[in-house]
Amino acid sequence: MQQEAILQTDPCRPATAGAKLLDGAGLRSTRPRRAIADILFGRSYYHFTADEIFAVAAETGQRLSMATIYNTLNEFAAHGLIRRLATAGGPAQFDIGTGDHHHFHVEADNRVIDIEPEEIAFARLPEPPQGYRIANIDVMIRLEPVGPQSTGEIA
Amino acid sequence: MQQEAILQTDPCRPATAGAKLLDGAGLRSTRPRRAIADILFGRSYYHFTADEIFAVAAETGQRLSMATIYNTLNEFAAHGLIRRLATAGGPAQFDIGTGDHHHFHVEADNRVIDIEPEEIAFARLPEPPQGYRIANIDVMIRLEPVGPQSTGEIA
DNA sequence: CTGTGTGCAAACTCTTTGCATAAGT
DNA sequence: ACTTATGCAAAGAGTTTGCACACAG
Repeated sequence: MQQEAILQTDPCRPATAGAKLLDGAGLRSTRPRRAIADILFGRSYYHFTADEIFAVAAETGQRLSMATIYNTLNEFAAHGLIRRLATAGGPAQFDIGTGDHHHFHVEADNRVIDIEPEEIAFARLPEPPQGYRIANIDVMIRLEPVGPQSTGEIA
Repeated sequence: MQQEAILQTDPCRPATAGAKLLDGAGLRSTRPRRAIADILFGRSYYHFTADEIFAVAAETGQRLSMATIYNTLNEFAAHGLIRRLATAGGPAQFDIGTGDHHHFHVEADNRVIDIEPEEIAFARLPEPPQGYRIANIDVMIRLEPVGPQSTGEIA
């Protein structure tokens, strides 16, 4: 949560990293979109909630409405720039990259930690049902703390 | 969506499959809980939304309130009988079994298809971060129809 | 200048909670 | 009889939508 937030998303700054992505996706390069794209792709983070986008943007002086953030994230997702992670209960998480993507998930904190693709390899995979092909594979490794066995599943 | 719904969940019927599970989990055996447990474990389905529970229960004459269904499902999850699947956007899906569980996911329909555990094997897995251990591993294989290659994911 | 994106606020869906009643042991 | 669960309805969180204004090309 201590991102420096020194993004170059000022409207006068013409060619941010995000601007290129917008261009490549055929999306009009607007200030909010550039801000969001820069946050998504200019950082070392790989997953965000809409709320986090809002907070990071706010730190750079970009005041975006949640509606715009959600609209933009959905638009990005529709154009294949990002993807929605499914997290139970909490707010939706968005994730950059459309290839195989693996995560640790700490349920207690609803926190997601990225796993590098090469860290996971399969010895065996099922065939997809007829009429479908595999778009990608997400591995979610759920973690629990070792020390205090807080998850009182012993009843 | 054409489950026969001929569950034996009448209050006079003492020992349903669900009743045993409730007993094993130390949960008081009430009629709604038995109905839900029977639906969850007495069928060939492995994942449900709260709404589907409501519908299936209704077919057997069990009229449960959504509040009770959610409460019960959460309770079951807390006791390790079921687990919440994370599906983006749609309603929460619950899934029986607490071991490793793998799924195909058809995004278009928000449909989840179970994969038998033995269908997937790993050649390589990452180590969990310090202080955590792996609780379980979920593999989500996202499917897309073969005909229209919509998601041009060449990478 | 024209069309699209933005932002506010309200609507909407899904889920949880409070409290009186009913059911279980 | 006492404790705990249920059900209704209302609250709550997260996300989407409608419409007037502003911005991009």
